Amino acid sequence: MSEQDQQQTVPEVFLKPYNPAEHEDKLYKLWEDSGYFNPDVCIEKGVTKADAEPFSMVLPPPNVTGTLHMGHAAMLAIEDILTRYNRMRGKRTLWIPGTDSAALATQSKVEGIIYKKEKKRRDEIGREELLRRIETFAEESKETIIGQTKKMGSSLDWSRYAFTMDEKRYHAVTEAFIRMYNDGLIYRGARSVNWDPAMQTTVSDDEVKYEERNSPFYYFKYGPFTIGTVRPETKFGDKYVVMHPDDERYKQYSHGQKIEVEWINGPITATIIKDKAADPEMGSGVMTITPWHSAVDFEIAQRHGLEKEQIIDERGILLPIAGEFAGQHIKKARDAIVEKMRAKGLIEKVDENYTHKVATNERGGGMIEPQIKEQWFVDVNKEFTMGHSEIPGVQEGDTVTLKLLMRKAVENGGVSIFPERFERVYYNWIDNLHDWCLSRQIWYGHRIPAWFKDGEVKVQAESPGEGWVQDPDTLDTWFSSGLWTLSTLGWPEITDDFKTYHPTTVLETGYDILFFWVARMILMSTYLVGQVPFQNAYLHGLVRDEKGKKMSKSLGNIIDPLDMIEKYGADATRLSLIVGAAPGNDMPLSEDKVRAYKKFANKIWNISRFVLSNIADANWAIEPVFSARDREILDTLHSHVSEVSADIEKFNLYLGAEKAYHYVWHELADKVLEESKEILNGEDTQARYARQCVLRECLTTSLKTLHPFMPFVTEAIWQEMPPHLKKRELLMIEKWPV
RNA sequence: GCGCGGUUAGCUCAGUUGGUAGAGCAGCUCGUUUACACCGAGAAGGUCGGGAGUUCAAGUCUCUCACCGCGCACCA
Repeated sequence: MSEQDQQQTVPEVFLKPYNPAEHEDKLYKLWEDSGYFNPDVCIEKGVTKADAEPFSMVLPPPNVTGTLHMGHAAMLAIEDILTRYNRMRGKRTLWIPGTDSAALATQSKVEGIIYKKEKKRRDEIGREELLRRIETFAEESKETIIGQTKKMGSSLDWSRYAFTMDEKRYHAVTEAFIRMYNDGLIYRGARSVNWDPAMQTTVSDDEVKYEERNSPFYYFKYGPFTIGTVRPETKFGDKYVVMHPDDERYKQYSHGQKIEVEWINGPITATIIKDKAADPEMGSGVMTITPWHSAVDFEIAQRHGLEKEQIIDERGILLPIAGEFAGQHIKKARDAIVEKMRAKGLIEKVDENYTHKVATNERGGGMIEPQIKEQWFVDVNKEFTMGHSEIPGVQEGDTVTLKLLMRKAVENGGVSIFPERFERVYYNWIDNLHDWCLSRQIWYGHRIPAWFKDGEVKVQAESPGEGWVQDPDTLDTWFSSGLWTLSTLGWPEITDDFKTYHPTTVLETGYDILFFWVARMILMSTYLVGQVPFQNAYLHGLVRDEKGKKMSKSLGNIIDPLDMIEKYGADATRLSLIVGAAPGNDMPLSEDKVRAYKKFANKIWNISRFVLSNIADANWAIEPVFSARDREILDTLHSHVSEVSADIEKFNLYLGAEKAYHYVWHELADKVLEESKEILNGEDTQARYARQCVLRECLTTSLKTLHPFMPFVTEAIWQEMPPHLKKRELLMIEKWPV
């Protein structure tokens, strides 16, 4: 066959190197228009059996605070591989897209933008106007995020798209809240909460980030005792002095005894409290407490029924109790207070090299000031009688707590966490869990379905009538996120989707939101429907730069997934985020790595060109007579495919991807193709035909095996293949090779 | 304080049940043979953090030490 003849038998497009930009958007449209992202369409068109085993997964909804980063890209790559693989396996495969309002983070971001531009704060803009602006911002974000998600090749069923604050999700949130309230699992109470004076809201324990700081540590004389503190500005109301009951040094003092001490603004009467919370090893073993501004002190005060007094207001300003310092901001007041203490001779010593951790609001706020506030809480320790249960190890009628449900769901294998070591991290978190503070004093988010009138409270969706005022607070964003597997499938209605796809098969997300999200979905789902939300939780790591550093704007080491897609293609970007990324481990990424996989895409392109041009003249009606070597090649191929399948089944995508890469390049291209040249050019027509059959099999099987990892280049080739070489028009719905 | 990772080629990292060490990038030699120079062939490069143990056999299992990183709790 002459060179010219060969070229005529192969589509012209193969004569140039593979150019991802030329194909990707067109291919995505082809897939999307086909409707096959939707499992219902797959059944309608006979691609999937109506009674096939379901495979379902929710996309962790990206926050509508901006654009996608490499972490999102990695998540999309992993989840799309699982989705495409299972779809090709013939399962009823559903991957549900969505976005998250991320109430606190989004409001904080928009407030920041407005303040920068207009120098206006929340109160000057007003609730309605601010909400309008946040919603506009969120809408734009959603568009951007959806566009970027498609660029990655994500085979999400867009017909089921959900937003955490849309109408259906609102119903789920309201229903969940009311049910939990009626069961006594949500209560309203005055408790110590994490207050953010900058954002003017409470935040949950998990949203508090501790930062190491160096601050002077003061030793003050408190009557006959010495007490230590880094926060003199909270000490005005300290009238309880606490020591361990067994501390020999203080055995002459008895619990409840009153003593007179000279303090910041004059003499006060202090009461001795004996409590095991005081650590005799720590400093002098004696401490005073500030129940209003410390969670630990609050607990001590609760135990002994002590008085609690507010010292600092919600903006960080000292109250009248501070005497001459009242009205000052705590930041400014501290030095002045210390100066006064020094003048009064109440300072024993100062340790200038003291490091401690300062609580800050991780979601864009400032330093946390504990306050006692009337808030809504989820009681994680309250016992109740379990209703319907499909959770392993939990029977209907059992006495349980939310904590117990969360533990049992994992302990008895209802939910398997990968990698397994995170199960221990999960238990550790449950053991330390306190009641979950649900209410936020921000405007963007789900309003709490509670109504007040003359000191009465009613919890219900609609207003009880004239004069009832709805709680102005909104819910922690993780409350609606916790319902995600339920609410995206139609709950509280028991829809067909819910019956078919819940519990979902896999939940894939970063290990950094194990507590925020994974645990809370388990809580919500086990309590509300008696099912686990997902059978498997697959946790990926953080994408880091080539030196293992966290990507950040300030370090200037951010690699933008869209840049990578534009330069090297989505396939290369995907593969670079998969190979070498073991579950639960952080993954290093460099542009070189992405570039390397672009070359691989081109290699596949050229392999296809070679094979297609060399098998174009075959008459496929004849039964081939395989040589021993032909059989060996096919055996190697098939055992390769089963290895890759096993790796995907076990969520070891990084191994499967590397094997696929290695096989195609170093086995198929370097060995099989090279040695086939002689046979293809030889005179032995029987041997030549047999090898053509082998090559055809190797190519189609390799394309199928690679498809979940590199959907675009493999589909592009598939679309160029002569129709008689393929069963289905789209590679995306071809059957996975067995 | 409790717990979890990591320490493997110059760099960044893989290495699933223990059986002659792998990838990407960088570097070296040769090769423009019609699938591909976004390539091929070949060579070089590692006492797998230190030490001890189990085993016929340990990067892989056990113990121990060191250093780096992370989570949680405490933080008067």
